[in-house]
Amino acid sequence: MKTKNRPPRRRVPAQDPEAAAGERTPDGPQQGSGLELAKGLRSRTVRAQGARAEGGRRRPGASGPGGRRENSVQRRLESNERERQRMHKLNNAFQALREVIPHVRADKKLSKIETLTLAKNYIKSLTSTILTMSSGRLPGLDGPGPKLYQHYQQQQQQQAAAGGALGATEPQPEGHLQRYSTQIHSFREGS
DNA sequence: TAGGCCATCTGGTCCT
DNA sequence: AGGACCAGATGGCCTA
Repeated sequence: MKTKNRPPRRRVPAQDPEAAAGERTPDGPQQGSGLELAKGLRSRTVRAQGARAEGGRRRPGASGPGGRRENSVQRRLESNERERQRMHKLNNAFQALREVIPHVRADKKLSKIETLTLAKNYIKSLTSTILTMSSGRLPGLDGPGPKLYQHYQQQQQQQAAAGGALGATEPQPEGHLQRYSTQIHSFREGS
């Protein structure tokens, strides 16, 4: 099953980790993130916390004196906000990567795993193309071609050795373009 | 309805 | 000590 182009979803960060499953508020207009933006809102994730509190982990500061508990709650909120920002940065990086990888279905957003896999094989195909061209133009003479090619071959051998130990199978350099091309088409077909 | 993908929360660990 | 990083858990959204 494939995820088609869907609008980006936004969630409101939880304002109060102590808020359990009791109060439910439908999603309002959601923009950005952060404690200030989340003021007065309850999110789906808060509901998740409530559900989790039943049989999952203990929430921080669930016991103990009030002052320490408030401190703990505040630290948790700040930590959550930092984690959200970190994930947003990561997602921005994924988006930037998507935009530089040529793929057939421009209307379909690549998933994260597709993005990484396609990027890896795209890089490999470009590398082998460059090496092929440079070694062809400089047959055995001085210049970067032969050295580059030797270096690349060494890398391939090392990766094959490491991958062999892990049971992975890496294609030969000349197979990268083929693999990349195949992947593009499989993504296009939505398989 | 099942399965894929995702956002978020959370606690543990590592790093500065 | 505090922040970054990571992985597990959970629930929502979407498509086939």
